[in-house]
Amino acid sequence: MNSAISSENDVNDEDGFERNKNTAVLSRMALNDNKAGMKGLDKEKINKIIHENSVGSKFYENERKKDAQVDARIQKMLEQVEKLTPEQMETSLCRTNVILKELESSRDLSRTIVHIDMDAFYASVEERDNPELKNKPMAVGGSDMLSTSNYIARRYGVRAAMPGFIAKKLCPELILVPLNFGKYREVSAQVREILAEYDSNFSPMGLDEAYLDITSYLKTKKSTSMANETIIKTNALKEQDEMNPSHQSDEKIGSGTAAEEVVNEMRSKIQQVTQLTASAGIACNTFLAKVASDMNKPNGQFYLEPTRESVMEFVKNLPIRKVPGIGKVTEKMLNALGVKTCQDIYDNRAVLHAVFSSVMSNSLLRICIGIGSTILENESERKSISTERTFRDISNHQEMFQKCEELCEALEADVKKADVKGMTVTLKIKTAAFELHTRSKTLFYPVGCKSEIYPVIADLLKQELAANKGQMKLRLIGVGLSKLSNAGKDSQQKSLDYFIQKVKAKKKSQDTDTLASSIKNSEYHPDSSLTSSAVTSSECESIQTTDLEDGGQREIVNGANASTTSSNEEPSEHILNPCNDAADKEINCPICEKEFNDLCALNKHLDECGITQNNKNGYLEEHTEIEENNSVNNNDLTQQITCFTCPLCNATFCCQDITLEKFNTHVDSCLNRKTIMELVKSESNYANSDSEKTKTKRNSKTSGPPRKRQKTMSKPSRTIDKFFK
DNA sequence: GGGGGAAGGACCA
DNA sequence: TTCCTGGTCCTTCCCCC
Repeated sequence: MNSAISSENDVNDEDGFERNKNTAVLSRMALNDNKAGMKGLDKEKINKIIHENSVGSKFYENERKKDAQVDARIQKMLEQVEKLTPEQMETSLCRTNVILKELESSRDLSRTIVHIDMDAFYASVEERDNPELKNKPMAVGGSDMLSTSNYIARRYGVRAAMPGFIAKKLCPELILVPLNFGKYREVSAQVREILAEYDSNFSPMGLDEAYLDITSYLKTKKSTSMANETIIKTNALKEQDEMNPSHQSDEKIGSGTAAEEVVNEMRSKIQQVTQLTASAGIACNTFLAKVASDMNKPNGQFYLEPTRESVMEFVKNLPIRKVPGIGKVTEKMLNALGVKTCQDIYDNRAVLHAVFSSVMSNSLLRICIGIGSTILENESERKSISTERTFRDISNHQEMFQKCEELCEALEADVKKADVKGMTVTLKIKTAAFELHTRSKTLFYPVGCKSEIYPVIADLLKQELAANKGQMKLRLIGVGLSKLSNAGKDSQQKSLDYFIQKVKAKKKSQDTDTLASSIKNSEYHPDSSLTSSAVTSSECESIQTTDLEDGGQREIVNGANASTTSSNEEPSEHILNPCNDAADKEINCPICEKEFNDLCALNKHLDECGITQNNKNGYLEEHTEIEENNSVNNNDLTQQITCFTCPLCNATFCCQDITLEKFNTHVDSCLNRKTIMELVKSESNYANSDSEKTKTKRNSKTSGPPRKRQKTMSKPSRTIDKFFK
């Protein structure tokens, strides 16, 4: 087995690092020339420039840390390998052979999959619209980050995902063009229109890539062609027919030539319409088509014959980094095991199977024999939605909460556009040292409005600040939602309905007095992750002035001001207390609107709602929908409006008998000034079989400062599997 | 031990 | 001086039953 961590420039132990830290180029920061137009570059020179302009920066230090973590993982992995007994290796080998046999039997060579990839898409669009840029090194993006570069710039080592200032060092004459997504979307739509002619179910991957399955198209083309041929044949002499070998081209329709012709035609059409070139790969599955599309870039295509022999030959010497899903970390880990090509995967399959997860191991086995997915995913339902911003480092809490608020506003807009809602709210932060953290909270119902999201985000940020004793410098904040559902009426209706149904169901099975007593006696947990507790400005102050554990007193730019100046006290408290924020916003409530998520704010709102009596009908209309126990005729709106039941105590009211003010008083007494979340928590004490109980308890336990996760050697994380499923 | 939430990380365009 | 944004998937840890 190859020695681990032997990459040319990396240093693995502390001593090694100290010795080399001014000269070593981190592999994870080195030029990735795995991109078209970047072959034969002077990597050493380019890496030197990258290194010189990065070393010592916070970003570099963080990369170094991450690199060390990967090295540690590799070290553990190798120790694991060392310990493998011959018996274990034998077993592992047997298992992989069984898997390979199964995979082989499932090999599908019948589909013709095309991967279309626009060449240097954004850059080409800009060049097309501004011909002056042609023949000059140019890149699209800003000084912070490039999205892509043209092929001339690539000769200097300038590529996507490179910060602009480093690109400028590599190529001082580089022209930077700002992004113009509107334009790229337009061109992308034109391309998609063409692709749809060949496969209406094609699968777009971003703006500049797509997979198509042209098997049906080829078949149709073949039968059309055959029909034409029949007409020709009837008109021609049989002898002539036999003597004319060109008729044998029929046999090729549906095979290489026909597919190649079709893809050629497709690319020509794209060029005609957009004046841009595209490259393509034609193979029997998405994995091979994707790799193939890179073979003759730019403006070229590669056809891989659908035979086992051709496929095996194709993958044999394929560098693992060319495989979609294998990034710099996985590559480094595999390299440490002596695996550089797909053939190496096959040769080392027993070890790989022993040290990697089954998901990873199986994916590697599929790769090494060239098996991939033949099913194109249609635009699948999105799973999450988020927005984030990078800014200059900030340490002022008020600014942080302000940013969160702005982001929640932006998220709300996106969420509305996407017509979704989410159960899990996630706060993402990147510290000034580039450390990335996420904190999330799963609610009991989907949310989508700023007034619903922000209190949760503020709570998460507040907890994070508390965990860090107020000493945080952030360079990025992101907010997001996951566990999405459509924001249609049904899900909108869920919020209070959910609780009401739960409480009612519980009440049916529990003694009412016992439940009421439980509510009354339940303890209020201000730190619960499910309640929106506030940090007072004085707490905030104490947090901010605390020394750091690492001994140094980190620079606090505005920290002291944020907590001590009178001008900051009010906004600070406002921002730190989600209740405050929520209460004065238009939040959907059980009385006047369809949903409500922050229950602290709900309480406040109920006070206001009671005063605003003209909401009465609104409440009743909504409430009748969620009240299923009322004996009303669902077809009779008048009847629906007349009767409803308190979700907490089952008391029935008629709209003639109660005003919202009265109702509010009633709810206040029912809730006992606690949140519904607390109610559910208390309720959970009675319902051992209730799965939500688990959720509530768990959440309350995991509230407060997030637990420290133990850093352990883990098997590499793999998104790789999705390419081979 | 399994289920599920939280958190972190790899990877992609 | 300066290293993005938005998304998916996988894994581990931990709690609870």
